[in-house]
Amino acid sequence: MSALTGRDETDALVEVGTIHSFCLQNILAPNYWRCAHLAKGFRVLPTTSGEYEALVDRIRTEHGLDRRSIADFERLERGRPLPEWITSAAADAYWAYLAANSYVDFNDILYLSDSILRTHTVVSRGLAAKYAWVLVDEFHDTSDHQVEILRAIAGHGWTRFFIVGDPLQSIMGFAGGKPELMADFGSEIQADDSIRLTGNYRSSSRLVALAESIQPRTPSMVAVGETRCCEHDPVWIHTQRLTDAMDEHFLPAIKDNVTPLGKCAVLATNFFILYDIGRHLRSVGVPIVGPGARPYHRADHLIAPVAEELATCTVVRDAKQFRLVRYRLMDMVINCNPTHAPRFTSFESQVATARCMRLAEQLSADQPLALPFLLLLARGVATILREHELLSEDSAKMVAQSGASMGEDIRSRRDINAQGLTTHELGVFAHGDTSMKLLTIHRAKGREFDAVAMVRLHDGLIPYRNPPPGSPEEAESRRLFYVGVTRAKRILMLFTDGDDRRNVPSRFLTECFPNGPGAYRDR
DNA sequence: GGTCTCGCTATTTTT
DNA sequence: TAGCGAGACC
Repeated sequence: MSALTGRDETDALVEVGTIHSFCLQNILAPNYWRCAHLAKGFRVLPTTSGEYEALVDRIRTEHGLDRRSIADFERLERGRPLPEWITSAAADAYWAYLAANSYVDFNDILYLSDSILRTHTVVSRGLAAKYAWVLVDEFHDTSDHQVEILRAIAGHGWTRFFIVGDPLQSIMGFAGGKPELMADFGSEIQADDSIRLTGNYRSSSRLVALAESIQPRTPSMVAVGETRCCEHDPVWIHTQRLTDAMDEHFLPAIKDNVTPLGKCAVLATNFFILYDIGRHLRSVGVPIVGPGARPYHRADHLIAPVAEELATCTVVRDAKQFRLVRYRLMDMVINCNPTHAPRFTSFESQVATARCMRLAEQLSADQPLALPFLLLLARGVATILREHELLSEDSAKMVAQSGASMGEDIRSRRDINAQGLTTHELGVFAHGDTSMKLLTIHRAKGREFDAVAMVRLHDGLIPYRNPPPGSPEEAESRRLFYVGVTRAKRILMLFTDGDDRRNVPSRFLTECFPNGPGAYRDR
């Protein structure tokens, strides 16, 4: 059955998602009308959309705010103190725009879900009745609102919880994450907390030794997985230029150890560093996924994720691919109108998915180039979804239009040969199984790679802005460093670069390597 | 004075 | 990647 429909039996039994998507689907979508300002429905306004950027820009100009306020708008949350660079008049203008256009932002998703549960017990009762079990992973990164939402469900006593987390890996303090909530919530639900995980199934014993030297545990962590005997020493290398770290050290090490590129990652504290590396790696012919890899930058092209997935269909056609296309189509439909999301397990949607895949196959056969493919695909997908009544007339127009604007975006990129870009390449962005991964350390959370390079490990970046020793800021940065190090299964290379006086090696690095650059030996 | 290019700099996430 | 300011050029 699953081979035919792309569904598997667990679909009906288990729902998997982020807390944001859980709240959106289970709380906000069915109950938005309980919020006075959303009587007519709502849409999510992503911070990556052009409309959001224009809004923030307009308010900033009108209220004469500092440039630093741009980033602060993402931190703006109802019922919380205002971020440093935003005035209350500016905040009101921002919320007035959201209300006037029936928008919710990312913070609203949690805030409104929390307040709906607070004021309408019937909603939390429904959730408690629906879910026999809730498993929360990475609990150490939950925030107050998130725990309030879980608490509302737990309060009915019908749902059982399984919570997993490691306070030593809590790195989301800036977003309201509080590691102590794990113990608090655990005792409220009278959790059995006797299970301690000490076996590390991921990393070699040398890597585990390094991790223990950054943050010792009691009882200590022990390498027990199949990589435990790997004899590759973690190493600190200093290079003149950032790119030398790749050319002269990381790429050769990967080659020598016959590690597939798809299982290797470069981690940095922020995106800008990754852009530099990404551009360089592309120029030397290394395929990458990460910042700068996609030839268009805006996430508000409705069709983008669908187009990537459908471009892949021209090569891969199996049940898994069918499912992925269906998910992307569902996301797109929800983006158009979250309050009237159709059931995507329905027969109609399955037929629509199959038709979209067939369309992509036919288009790419006639048209191997990405730009014309995109244009025709967006129009075709919009028509198909319209015919199956999965999109309204207006939404269908938006989808068709997004193919053109995505094409414009690709054309505007100077470092990409837009005319030569193929449909096949478009698919590679969605399925970078064979490409090297470029990630911020935050994004690498919960993932693992055979080989990891951590770059620009300088004081000022990690920890950020040199916090005093022993401060909470330094402690969170230490955990971030720890998270990065523990992503590696076999090979870990830690890099510093430059000879500028500003490029001081991270204090965490000099702690582990008191003799300076070289191999790490367990002491 | 208008236009262009170069170099510098920027935390981290969530549909 | 992208926005900004400084300096070059017409």
